[in-house]
Amino acid sequence: MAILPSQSLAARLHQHGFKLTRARRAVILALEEAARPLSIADLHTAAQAHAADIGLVTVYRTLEVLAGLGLVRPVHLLDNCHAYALCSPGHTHHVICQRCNRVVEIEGCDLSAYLEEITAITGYHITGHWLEIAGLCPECQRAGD
Amino acid sequence: MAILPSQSLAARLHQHGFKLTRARRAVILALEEAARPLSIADLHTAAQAHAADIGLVTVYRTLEVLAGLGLVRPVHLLDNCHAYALCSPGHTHHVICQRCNRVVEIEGCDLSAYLEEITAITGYHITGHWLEIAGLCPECQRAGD
DNA sequence: TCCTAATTGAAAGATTTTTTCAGTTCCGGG
DNA sequence: CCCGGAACTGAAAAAATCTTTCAATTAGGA
Repeated sequence: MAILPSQSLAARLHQHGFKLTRARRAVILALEEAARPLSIADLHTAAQAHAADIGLVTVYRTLEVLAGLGLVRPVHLLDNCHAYALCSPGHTHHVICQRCNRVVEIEGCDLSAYLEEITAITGYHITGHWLEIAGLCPECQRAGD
Repeated sequence: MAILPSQSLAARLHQHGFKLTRARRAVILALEEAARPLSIADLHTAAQAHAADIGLVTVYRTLEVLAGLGLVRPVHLLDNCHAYALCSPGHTHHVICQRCNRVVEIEGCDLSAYLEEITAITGYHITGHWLEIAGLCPECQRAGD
């Protein structure tokens, strides 16, 4: 069973002049399989399934590259302050299940009315925002608490 | 929605049965004076203006107490992941100036329509959200970029 | 004022992140 | 298909960050 990283991810890496190495493939695959935020340590473990000898340092460096390209995003919700999740290019938000950590990505948020109100009140010129949403995914709702 | 006035954290601490020590007073004063998120190290330095021999460990412990009471909140600005800022009890958001780091606190956000939309799309039962807004404060707009 | 438990700073310990470096791998050009 | 060289890698060491431990001190009620 050879899972390959999504073409767009590999392509984007290559577009920016980065090499698509065995170690980077392992990190990307691990993130895609997890479909939830992973701590650096967990990601390291998960990546070892694809490249047994990958070093922790390489996980740090790969995340740095991916985050720089906007392909990965640090997720700060709850107590796991240094987790990372894949994200689509463009503006999206993460909805995170607080029980199983599963993540759904939402795009096309329309906060403009809210942000205009904030501009009116504070006088700030708003340039960006960061929103994370916590809840229970359908499965965990059924599973009870 | 309103801008909240700063409050006397010392009084609130005491209300919850914690001792109001010299070290804690120093940390609280430093946070009130800064009016922006401070890293632990910066907070330690700032607190030393009020209690010259305060230890870094005590800063950690004081933040733990204050965060537990919801009087202080970790702020995860992109490059300063472990900063802390005062916050009022209840549900508020921070608007952060990306040039000078000044923070304005906003309460009474109305994202309910947006959150209902997300519930409809994802099936998640939304329990909470966490929003940070970045921009330029009025002064920094005037100062140019 | 006195008493007690909470709190403190320093030091040691643990963990996390970054730097360094010599060897390896990717990949475009022959 | 195979070179060559820059990008990349893992390991080790170093640095930074955070936590634990403990004896001494302090806040605040009696």
